[in-house]
Amino acid sequence: MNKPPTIREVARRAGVSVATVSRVMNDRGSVSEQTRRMVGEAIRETGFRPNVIGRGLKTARSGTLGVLVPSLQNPIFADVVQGIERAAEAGGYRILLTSSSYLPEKEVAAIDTLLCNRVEGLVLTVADESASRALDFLDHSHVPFVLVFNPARTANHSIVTIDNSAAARDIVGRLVRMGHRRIAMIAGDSQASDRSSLRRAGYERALMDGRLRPGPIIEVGFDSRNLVRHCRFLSSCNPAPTAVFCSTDMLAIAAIRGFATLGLRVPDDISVVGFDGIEVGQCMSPSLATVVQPAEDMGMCAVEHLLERLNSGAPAKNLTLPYRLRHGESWAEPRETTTPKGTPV
Amino acid sequence: MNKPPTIREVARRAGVSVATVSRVMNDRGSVSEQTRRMVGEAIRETGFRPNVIGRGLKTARSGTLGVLVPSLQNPIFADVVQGIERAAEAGGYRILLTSSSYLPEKEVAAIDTLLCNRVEGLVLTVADESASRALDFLDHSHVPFVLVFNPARTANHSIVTIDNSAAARDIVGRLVRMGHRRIAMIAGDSQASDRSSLRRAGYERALMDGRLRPGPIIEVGFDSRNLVRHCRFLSSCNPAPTAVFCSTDMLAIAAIRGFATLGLRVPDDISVVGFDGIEVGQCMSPSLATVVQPAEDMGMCAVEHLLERLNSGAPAKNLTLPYRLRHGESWAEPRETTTPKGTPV
DNA sequence: ACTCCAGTTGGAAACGTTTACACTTCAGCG
DNA sequence: CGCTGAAGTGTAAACGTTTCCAACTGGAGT
Repeated sequence: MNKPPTIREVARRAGVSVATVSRVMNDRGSVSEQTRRMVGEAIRETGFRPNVIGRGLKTARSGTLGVLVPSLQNPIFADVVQGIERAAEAGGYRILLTSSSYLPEKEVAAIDTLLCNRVEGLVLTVADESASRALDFLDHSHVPFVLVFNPARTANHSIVTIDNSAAARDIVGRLVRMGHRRIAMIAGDSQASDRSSLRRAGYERALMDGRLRPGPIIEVGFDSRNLVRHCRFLSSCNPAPTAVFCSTDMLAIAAIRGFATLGLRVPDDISVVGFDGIEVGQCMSPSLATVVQPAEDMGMCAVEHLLERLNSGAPAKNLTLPYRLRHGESWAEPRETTTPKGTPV
Repeated sequence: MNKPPTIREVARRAGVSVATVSRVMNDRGSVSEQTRRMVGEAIRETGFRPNVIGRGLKTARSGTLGVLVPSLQNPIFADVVQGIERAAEAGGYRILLTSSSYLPEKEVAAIDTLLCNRVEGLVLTVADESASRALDFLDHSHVPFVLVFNPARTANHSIVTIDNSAAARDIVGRLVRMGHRRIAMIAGDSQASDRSSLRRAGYERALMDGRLRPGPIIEVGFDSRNLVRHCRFLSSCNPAPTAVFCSTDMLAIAAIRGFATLGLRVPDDISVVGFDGIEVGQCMSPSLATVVQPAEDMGMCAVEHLLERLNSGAPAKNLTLPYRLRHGESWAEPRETTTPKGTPV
C-alpha cells in the first residue's frame, strides 16, 4: 500500500520547486513554456494527483457540498439528488451524501458530520422546517444552506420549493369539480414532513371551497408499502369516498395497489391522485394523476443559488417553482353521485 | 463570514496545549479528569468542531468512500446507494457520490475526482467491467474498490453481484414452461451495461433449452421512457410474441405502458417480465413479474467487504448473492398457443 | 554603464490536526 | 533520602498544498 506521489516528488523529478509545480497545476503566476512542459511530463510520469485535502487545508475550501435527504427510497429524493449532483459537478463541486431516514435526531448528527467535513454549503430537506433543531444549529454555523421541498415559513432561509398548499387545493379542487363529494386523504406522517401538513391544509381548503366536509383522513408512515387495511377501511365507510388524495405518489401507488387487492378498480370504483410526480407514476397503468414537482430542476436550482451565495455573497432567497398537474388515468368522474355533478375538468 | 474556531482557540480557552485538547477529543493518552472537564467545556463554549480536513492531512485518512453509479433515476441504483450510505455510516465513513450518466468517459473523470479527494475506497457500477478504462485506471491506484452489479469476469476484483445469466435463464424458462413459444426481448443498450448482454445470453439459453428460436430482440437506450413504437412493432410481427422479457424493470414498466396505449392488456394479450425487482414494480397493477436483486443488501455487502479490506487487509473476493423471482401479475399463460402447452409454473 | 521592470523561480510560512518525544510531578519503594 | 516509574502535560514536527515575498535574470530605456 505505497503512498501516492506528492507535489514534492514531482518537483524533484522536474528539477524545480514545489511552488512552480503548484503554479503549473493551477496555472496561476507566470511559468516559462519549457518548465511547464517539464512539469507536465513529471506529473504524467509519476501519476501525480493533487491531494485536495492538502489543498483544502491551505485554501480553507473543501470543494464539497453537503446533501441531506430523508431517504433515497422515494424516487422524488433520488431525482432531487440527481439534480444536485449535476449542478454541483457543473460548478466544480463534489457532494457528500447523507440521509436521515426521516428521523430528526439523525438530521442533527448528519449535519454535524457534514460541518466537520467543512462542506462549503448544504442542500437539505428536513422533516419540519419550523421545528428543526438541525436548522437552529445550522443557522449558527455560518455555512450557507438551501432547503428543498420544505415550505418557506421564515423569510431568511434559502428555500426552493413549490406551493404545496395551493397545489393540493388545485388538484383536490379538480376532483370536486369532477363531481366527487366524498374525498378521503391518505397523509404521510405529519411529524416527519411539514409538506404533508400543508398538503392537508390545501386539501381541506379545496373541500371548503366546494362546501364539502373533509372525508376520512388517514395518517400513515412514509415507508408504508401495504395500505390494504386502510383501503378496506375507506371502502367500508358509509358513505364511502369516491376519491382519495394521497400526500405522496408512493402512497398513491400503494393505495391503488391496495384497492386492486380488494377487487376495486381505479378509477372506475374509486379515483386516486398523488403528489410529487415521480416518473413511474406515468409509466404504470392506470397512470397516476398527480401534482408534478420539478424535482431535478429543484435540485439544480438549489445548487445554483447556493453557489451564487458562495461566490457572490448573494442574499438568501425563497424560490417557489411552478408545479403542474399531470392528468393521469387514475381519476375519473364518480360512477354514482348523490349530488348533482359539478363541471368536469 | 468568520472562521470556525480551531483547536488552538479551544486550547487557549481551556488553558492547556493543543495536544491535550486533541487527546481529550480522541480519548487517547492519559488526561486528568479535571482537564478533561475543562476542555469539554471550552469545546462547548466555542462550538468547536474538529476539522476533518486538517485531521485527514495528518492521519492520511479521509474517512470517505467514493460511490459511482450510472444514474440515480433508476431506483435500483438509488436502492444500492441507500445501502451503501447505511453501511458506510455504520462504519464511520462518509460517501462522496458521483454519477456517470452511463457515459464511460464520465466514469474516468469521476473516478479521477474521487481519487483526488483521497477516498479510502470505492463502490461503483461501471458500464462494462471487461472494457472499462476506468478500472484499469483504478487497478493502478492502490485504492481498493468493489464493483456492484457488474458480472465477475476477472477473479481479482472485488465484486458483489448476482448471476445475471442464470437469473435471466430462470425467469425466461418459466415463460417457456408456461407455454410461450414466441418470446421477445427488450434489452438496454449493451454498450452501456454488461449486465444487459448477460441477461440476453440467459434469455437465449432459456429459449435454446426449450428448442425455441429467440424472438425479436430490440435494443433501446436505458433512459427510454416511451416504448410505444417498439411495442407496436412487436405486436405487428407474425407470429407476434406472446411474451416480452425486458432487461430492466424500468423498461418493463415502460413496455407495459406502451402496450396499454395500444389497447393491449397485460398479461391477457401479452406477458411482460422485468429484471431488477424495484419496489414500485410490486405496487403497480398489474404487479410486475421479475427477478429481484437485493439491491440495498448488495450495497451494504459491498461496503462491509470494502471495510474489511481496508481494516484487515482482507483479500478481494467475488460475492454472488442469491436472486429470487417475484411472481407478479404481468405474466400468464398465452391465450392461444400454436403448440401444446408446457407445464405451467 | 546604469537603472528599472517584467518574467521566472525558489524559500518558507502558513492551514488544523495528530503524535513522538521530552519534561515535570509525585507517589511508592528500598 | 534518593531512585523509579507512571501519569499528566507541553513542544514541535510532520502531513500536502498554496502563496507571499525575495531573488535572480536579461533586455529596454536613459
